[in-house]
Amino acid sequence: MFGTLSRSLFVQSRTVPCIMAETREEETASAEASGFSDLSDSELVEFLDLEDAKESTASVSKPGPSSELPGKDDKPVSVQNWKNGLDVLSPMERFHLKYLYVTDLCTQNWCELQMVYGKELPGFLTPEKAAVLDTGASIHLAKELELHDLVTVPITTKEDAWAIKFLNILSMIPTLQSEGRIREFPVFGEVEGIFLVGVIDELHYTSKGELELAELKTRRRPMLPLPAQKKKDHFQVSLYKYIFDAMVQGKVTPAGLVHHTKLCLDKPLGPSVLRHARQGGFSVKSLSDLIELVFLSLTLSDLPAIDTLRLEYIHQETATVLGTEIVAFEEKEVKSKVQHYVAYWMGHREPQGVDVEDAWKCRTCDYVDICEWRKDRGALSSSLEPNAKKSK
DNA sequence: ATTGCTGAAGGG
Repeated sequence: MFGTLSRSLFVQSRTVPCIMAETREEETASAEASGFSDLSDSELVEFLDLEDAKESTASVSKPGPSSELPGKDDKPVSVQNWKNGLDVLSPMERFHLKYLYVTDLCTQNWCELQMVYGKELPGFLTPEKAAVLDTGASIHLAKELELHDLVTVPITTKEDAWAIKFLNILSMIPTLQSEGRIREFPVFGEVEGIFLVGVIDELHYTSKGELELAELKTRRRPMLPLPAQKKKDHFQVSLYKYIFDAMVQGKVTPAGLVHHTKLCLDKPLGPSVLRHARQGGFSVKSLSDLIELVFLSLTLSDLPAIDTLRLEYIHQETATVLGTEIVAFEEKEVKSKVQHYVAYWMGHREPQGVDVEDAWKCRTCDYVDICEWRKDRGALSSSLEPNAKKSK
């Protein structure tokens, strides 16, 4: 009832193998653990796919009927190219994704092409930018630790990872209802045909008894964000509300969750996950037990929809509050934005770079040198220069 | 394996 466990949140340790020695052993011992070696394999395959596709488009210029599809060529390698070709795979398939993160759509809101380059070249960041992100992350972690402890749970499968997420939800809902505040609440659900996964920074009840979402943004420089940054942040918290509301209203069903995530309900949970479930007072044997329990807890705990969306900007170095905003939730606007972004992910349209008036974003973009959008725009730039603007 | 797979957010 008041033990440390009820105030603890679990973190999975698969991607942080240095925290516990036992985790390292489990990872190397288990062939299906998705460690770093698996990741590099997948990146290599992706790279080869892209090369294949480039070759297949280049082969169109060969002598013969040039209007023919590349795959019409009688070489078997071309059949292979057609099967793997970029033009028949949606970005979701090409990147081997079953769902997206809320922040994927937010980066897409900032610059769609930058988000694509980020997926193609993961971990490609300048050290300066990485340092700012690290500072932000540790400030968030410090705030989280003010509210609860973190317990590291070793895992090996994605089913374990989701089970940890579910156990956290099961412990956080009662905490929110009794103590009025939680941090890092996981959310997931379908929006406009795509499944989104994210984490709400903070939820609390106000003195008026309203449920408020609070998103902290830390900033390198002691200045308020530009409108473009605010727009992105507004979109982020709006997505959280959209998904959270759907969850507590029972619109995110166990069946829908399993359908999108392709979780194996009959895969046995890892011993450490089962141990922590038992210690947390949850008598679950399987993942499907856990999912049903989460669904019931979400829908039967008298959780309201989120009433207010609050953004707070603070200076990283001095912790000075730079500003606070209350965001108006515009459901139709959120939906139509998501529809537009999803159209890219489903392969219904090509990715776009920023509009000319947002070209200043390129100044701090890590992909500025390879960006195709900028190259294309450069060819037109003479007619688009501000001083070339004529009477219209 | 004719193959599989995901801590999310971190800031501009």
